[in-house]
Amino acid sequence: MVKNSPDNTEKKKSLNFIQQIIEKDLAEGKNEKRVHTRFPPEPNGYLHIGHAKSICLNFGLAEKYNGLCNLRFDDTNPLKEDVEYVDSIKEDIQWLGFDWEDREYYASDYFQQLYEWAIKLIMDGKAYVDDLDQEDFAKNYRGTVNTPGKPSPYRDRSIEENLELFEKMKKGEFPDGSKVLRAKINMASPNMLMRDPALYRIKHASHHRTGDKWCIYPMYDYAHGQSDYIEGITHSICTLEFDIHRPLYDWLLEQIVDTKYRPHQYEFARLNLSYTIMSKRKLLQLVQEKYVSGWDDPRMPTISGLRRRGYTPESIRYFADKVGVAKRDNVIDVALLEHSIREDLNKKAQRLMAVLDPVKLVIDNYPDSETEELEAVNNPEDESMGKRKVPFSKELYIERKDFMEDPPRKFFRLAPDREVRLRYAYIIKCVSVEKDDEGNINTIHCTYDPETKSGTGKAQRKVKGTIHWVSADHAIDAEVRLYDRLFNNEDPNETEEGKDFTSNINPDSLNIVQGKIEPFIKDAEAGDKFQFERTGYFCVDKDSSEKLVINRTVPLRDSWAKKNQ
RNA sequence: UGCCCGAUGGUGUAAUUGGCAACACGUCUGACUCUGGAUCAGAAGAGUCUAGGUUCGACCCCUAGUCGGGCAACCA
Repeated sequence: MVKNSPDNTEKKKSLNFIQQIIEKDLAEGKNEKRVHTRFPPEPNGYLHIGHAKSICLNFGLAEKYNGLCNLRFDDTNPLKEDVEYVDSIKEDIQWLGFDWEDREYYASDYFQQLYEWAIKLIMDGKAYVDDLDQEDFAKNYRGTVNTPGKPSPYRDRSIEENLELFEKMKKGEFPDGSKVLRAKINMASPNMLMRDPALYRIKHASHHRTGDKWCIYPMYDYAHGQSDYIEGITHSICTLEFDIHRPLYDWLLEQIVDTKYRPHQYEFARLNLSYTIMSKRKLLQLVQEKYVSGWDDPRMPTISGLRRRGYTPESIRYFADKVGVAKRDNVIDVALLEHSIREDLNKKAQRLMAVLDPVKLVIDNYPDSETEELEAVNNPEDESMGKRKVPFSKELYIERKDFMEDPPRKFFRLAPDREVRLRYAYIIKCVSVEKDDEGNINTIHCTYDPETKSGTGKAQRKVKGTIHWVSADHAIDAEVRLYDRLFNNEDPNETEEGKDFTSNINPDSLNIVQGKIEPFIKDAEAGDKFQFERTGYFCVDKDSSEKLVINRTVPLRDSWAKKNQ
């Protein structure tokens, strides 16, 4: 029962590389020994399981080291961002179980400060207004990864002129794209990002928070580190593709920091999941082109999709923990995600019997009008969940797959002349089958042995198999949505020539069946989770109305099915 | 061809910082079971990208290479 052996209890978990850095910083007394992280989503899409990893990392670190973690919306591009996304992001983080308390920040809150610092940069001769348009600059000045760039003809404008032009940019006197404010760094740097990166661009667009107050907007690089500094962030954690930005992050900070405190950026490898797409852009495409029903389609790797699918916050946090944090590219097996939810739900989920592919079974020697209330265990893993009554009668439904006319050797279920136990009920024996004109089985006839009722201990014999069932007259009908992976290819981006990832979509990712469920389910509400015995974990979908709609979260492990595949 | 990052069983992550590789998932056995679930017991599977070097000793340090990823948005 107890997992930790006595000599094992002391075993401390090894630290990931970020924790090692933090512990070193703490030991050296850096930043007044504070740990302050932030989760900085751009509100331009829904959060997905990859963000969950980052959320768990950032909030988890703060928790572990008695620090704080801010929520900061990186909303510097009004064209792509929207309040719809702000709201969904907040909901998802809260649902995951993390609390930013009163520290809900927006990069847009800092626009004024950022603007003032930009003026300081100009006055220090570290920034200039460039009239080159995007195309011209890219083609004739930036250079390439192999060749150095060269200075813009506007690079050496006087401070006064720069100040004046920047002021006019702010006042809206120039059209979009006609001018940018650039940092004056090094056009020959081997790091392209250091070749006089744009700090501000003109966008006459209304922002979801600042409205029309601004028509110049800071770029990510300029906003991010300075925002970290404003908020007192100590460890600014982002994904690997930003490592090349770090010199710029540091350079920009150096221009304004006059304290001993200074934030530092660290990069870790983003999460990749097999059979899953993680790009926000592609997820948006799936939504827009109606490959899925929305951002919260249960097949989506979004947090809202996983939630609707029946995943619990605990299971996702467990998953994030198991996945680890490192710097090398990785592809996590979806099986680990599935393991995470099974692990959690096995301990928590109410058990029920439900038949998803019903075939009628009649117990010939059972009294016509009788109904028994049989006792069933709600969760064998948790006695405190108690027991319930399940109605039993002459006519039942069982799973089509649980009967075979001509069974193979190791088939333990029902077959002509064979015995099987009906879970929580009796041992029955198949005596005959009825078929329709096409030869499909209509009805299975059995006899039962009244001496073998569950719990009486009177059964004189053991049977190999136990199957689930539902009483025909008492069953509740439900639409059951059986979900499978959205993509057929382990790497959905690996496609044939000329095709895109949508060509890898699994046409059978959703299979809808009409199931029969024991009456217990009748009062269930959206989000309620169950284990249908021998079948899988399920939850009630929000689409339920008079008729229940049930989502399959994940099937149970099935060694019989595996053996036969 | 430039710069940056990385490389440990099938997949991830470790190895308390130089003392002959551990944990998890997955896979396979077996036991148990009124869920072919769960649980329990066990097994297979890497000699740490390659080649040199330092060292009594290298996954760890050095050198050179190989492979993989990233970088040339007025995106983040």
